[in-house]
Amino acid sequence: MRRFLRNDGGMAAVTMTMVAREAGVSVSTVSHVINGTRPVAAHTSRQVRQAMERLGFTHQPVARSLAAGATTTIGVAIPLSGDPFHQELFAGIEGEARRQKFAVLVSDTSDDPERERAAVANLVAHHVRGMLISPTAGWTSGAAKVIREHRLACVLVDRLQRAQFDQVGVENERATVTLVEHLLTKGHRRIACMSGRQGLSTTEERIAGYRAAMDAAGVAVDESLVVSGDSTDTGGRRAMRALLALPERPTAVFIANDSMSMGALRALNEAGCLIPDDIAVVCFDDPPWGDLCSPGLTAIAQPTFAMGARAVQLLAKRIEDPEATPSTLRLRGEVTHRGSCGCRG
Amino acid sequence: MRRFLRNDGGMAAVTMTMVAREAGVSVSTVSHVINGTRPVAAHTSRQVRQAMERLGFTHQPVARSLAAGATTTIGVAIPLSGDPFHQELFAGIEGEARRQKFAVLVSDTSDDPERERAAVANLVAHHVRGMLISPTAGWTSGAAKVIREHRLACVLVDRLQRAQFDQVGVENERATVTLVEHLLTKGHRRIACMSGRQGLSTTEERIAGYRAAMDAAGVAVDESLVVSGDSTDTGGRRAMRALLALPERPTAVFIANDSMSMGALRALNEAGCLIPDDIAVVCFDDPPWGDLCSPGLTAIAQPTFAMGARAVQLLAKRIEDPEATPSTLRLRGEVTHRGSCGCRG
DNA sequence: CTGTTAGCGCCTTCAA
DNA sequence: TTGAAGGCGCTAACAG
Repeated sequence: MRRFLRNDGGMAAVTMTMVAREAGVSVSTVSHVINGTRPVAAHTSRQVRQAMERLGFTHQPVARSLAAGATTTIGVAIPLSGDPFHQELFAGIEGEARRQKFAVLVSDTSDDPERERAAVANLVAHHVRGMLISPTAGWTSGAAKVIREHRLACVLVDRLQRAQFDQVGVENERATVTLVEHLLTKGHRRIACMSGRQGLSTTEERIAGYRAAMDAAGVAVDESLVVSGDSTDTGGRRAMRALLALPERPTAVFIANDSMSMGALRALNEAGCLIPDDIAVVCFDDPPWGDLCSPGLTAIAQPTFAMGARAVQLLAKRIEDPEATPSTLRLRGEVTHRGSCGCRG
Repeated sequence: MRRFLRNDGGMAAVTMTMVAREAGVSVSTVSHVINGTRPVAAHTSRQVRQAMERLGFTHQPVARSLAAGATTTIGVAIPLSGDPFHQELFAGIEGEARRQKFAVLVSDTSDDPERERAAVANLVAHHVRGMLISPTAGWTSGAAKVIREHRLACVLVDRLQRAQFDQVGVENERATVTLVEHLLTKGHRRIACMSGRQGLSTTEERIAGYRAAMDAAGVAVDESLVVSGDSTDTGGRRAMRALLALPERPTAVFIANDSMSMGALRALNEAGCLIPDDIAVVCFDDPPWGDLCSPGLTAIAQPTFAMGARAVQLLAKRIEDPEATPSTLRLRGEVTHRGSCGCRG
């Protein structure tokens, strides 16, 4: 009969029991020395530490977790496929987690509510101490429920919700206003807005920013210029084609994320449109290649890496004090002027 | 006194004991039903399954791991900072791991041997069932040792070593030859080679490919044209500046990865060099933005995502049969012709 | 085919 | 200031 698991052959690990024997004390003393959970005589403590040193003791998180009822692992549930944004976000998370001595368990959501629910359930099963999540449009009825049921420490990243959880994102509306205002200042009136996936808070906030700027300038929004690129590369291409097929083309376009801007630029190239002469382009997210295309892309640079790090910090606080009132952090994006807006970067 | 861990407040989980009681059988029977580790009467089995269903039982991997002496988690130790390559690789890994029911624990190596050793040790402490690693230049004396000591199942990704472990990478030399041959065919003779970080196997193999192609064409290599960009963005920029500062500039350059090509293109732009007229460019890795810069980048597209997936498959096999002889998988890269080589893409 | 039992390594209450 | 002992939830001998 096939054995279940059982990872034989690995070097036998040094356990607390061995350390206790070596130091001539009890296991409980060793445990308390390690965790500082009760006063130990300086003398004894030293003995134990030396024994640990000699034997090369390292903790076994799984045993500790079982006994303590909680791990030192945090879960991360985000879409992993493709866009530079989430990838950099993840790098930020991992770095700060390491600093805080958390292990990181990842589960891709593919930006799909059902997958997201499964991902969260999986993380819960692994007894993660808390989790970071970049919620999908349909998370409320799935993942959110699971999290609440388990009273899991949780921080929302990027896509914020109604302040029920800790969360960290950027000032989407404000940044978008700045960008669209810039286009208006340069005389554009037919400004298109290529928004992201329906239902994401970032999508809504960026659209709101677009409308606010247009309103403030007294320019009526032509609704045929407000299209969705579904937050993806291919979606952006499709959306841009649609805009170009309009009887009266826009003279400028605001694109709500990096993936879509890739697709949009492709469509523009295919159509032989010149940027910024035929159409000016600005976008949210400053992708790494933003200065390599010509003209360079005028964009909002998000502090993506920092966002990941701050999220972990919020989570650590939440774990420390589960009763604290949830806080929302809005980081500021920064405009990078290059040539695509017509500024000659 | 502060309590250690203890994650109170979470909903009490359904345990196997509860299922056993509900089904009127013993825990061991429940365990065997779940794991299929011994024959169970169809009748009993059904009882158990129904009980699980009613109670909403879910496994507790940490308890299972402690008892079984091994987890169902695999560790991933790769550099996470920046380059699209490792990010896509990771996406490939995560996807296949999910399919195989592995949880994924990540630890950034930052491409630094010491960090890498720490990352591996950390994964070992978490009792990962096996790990995937994209080894740094100095891994032999650090991480490799730890892995051997613990007899850990391990698959090397991208940067291959001397067949002591299972490994999967691409045909670096062959692909590079193709690319450089292409430049030679177009009449270039002063072809520069911007290589990656010293000591990485990919670096060596790509340099070897460059030399092989030059040799085959009977062109002597001008050693001043073989420079290192340290595999990074900034390194690539520096290296390209150096090439441009040469008394006799190269007429073409082969760049050994995507990050460096970003830096190199920047340097080229700054210097006002026209591609491909002043200098033709080809590179290893086909970055997502390869068709957005103008002219588009002629490049080797690696099957990065697939590489991650295959690595997980190899690992699964290795875990299944620890004694099998290690296998090496070489995936094929594909040339994408665009304008930067002078082909008018 | 199934139940009983002994741990896995660690944390923590209770006694001393 | 310390030790002894029980238990976290699960797996896997060992007996029926």
